[in-house]
Amino acid sequence: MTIYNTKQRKILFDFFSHHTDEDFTAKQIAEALSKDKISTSAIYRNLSSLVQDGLIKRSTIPGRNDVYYQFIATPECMECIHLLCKKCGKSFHMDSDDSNTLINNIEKNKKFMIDKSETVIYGICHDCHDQER
Amino acid sequence: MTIYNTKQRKILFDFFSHHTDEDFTAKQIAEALSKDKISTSAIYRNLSSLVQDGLIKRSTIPGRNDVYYQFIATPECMECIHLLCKKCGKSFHMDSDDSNTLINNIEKNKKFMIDKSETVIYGICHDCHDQER
DNA sequence: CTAGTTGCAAAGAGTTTGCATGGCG
DNA sequence: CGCCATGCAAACTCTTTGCAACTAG
Repeated sequence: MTIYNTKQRKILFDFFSHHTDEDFTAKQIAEALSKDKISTSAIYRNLSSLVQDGLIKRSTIPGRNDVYYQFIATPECMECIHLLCKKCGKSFHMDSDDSNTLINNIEKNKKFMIDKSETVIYGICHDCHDQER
Repeated sequence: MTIYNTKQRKILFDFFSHHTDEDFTAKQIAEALSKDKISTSAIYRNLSSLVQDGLIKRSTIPGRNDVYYQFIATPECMECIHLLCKKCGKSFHMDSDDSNTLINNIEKNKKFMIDKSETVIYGICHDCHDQER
């Protein structure tokens, strides 16, 4: 995978670790880091390698073409189902109890094995829902 | 929305109604319908309008760039959470009991309102899991 | 008839790749 | 020093759009 710890990779990783709760598109990242003069290709290549290394997560929103990248704060983060707010883009972790209930039910009733790391549940978070009124 | 029921729209709709369990990319659809000589733009325009009309559903797979389209067999189909097999591409409906349990738990513990129609749970279906051994 | 739809080709957006140069270890 | 990563530009893929011709109602 990754072998050298280059300046560009550090900048990217640093950016993510300071924005642990949000999802970003490659474009947003490029804009945020424009002062650092990282080439687009370096961004894409590092995003891919960070995803492969399990340090960030890649997700998509149905109904949109955008691809979002998000920091994986802890190793368990890779192993839990994420809730993504369609409004503000913030993501949350599903409680492990709820997650287990879901997985057990589906496995029992449908004999379907859920892939926790790839599944993203979409909706509206508490804060955004409050603001909507 | 749609006003005319054109030949192209009929062909597209017909294709979907004969493949109710599978997801297709625009490319796969174009190939499948190549004998019917539908232009790419007509495919994209009709896909969008069918999605808007709630007759087909659009979804994406995290970790991939592809956009998938799938037939909505019944109106309830729009209102239930889908399970999508990463291996064969078939999709299933989550039992409404399981779905309600999930929604209630999340709403209670996280105060997060799930959007059923946009949420897709990824994993491996029973048949594919059996074949893997 | 006449307004929505098609087909084509061109334009866009997002992402990937080849290659010479640069920099990490 | 050797190899990997970068930067740039070109190439690619997927999707959208403008416009004249066509067609459903």
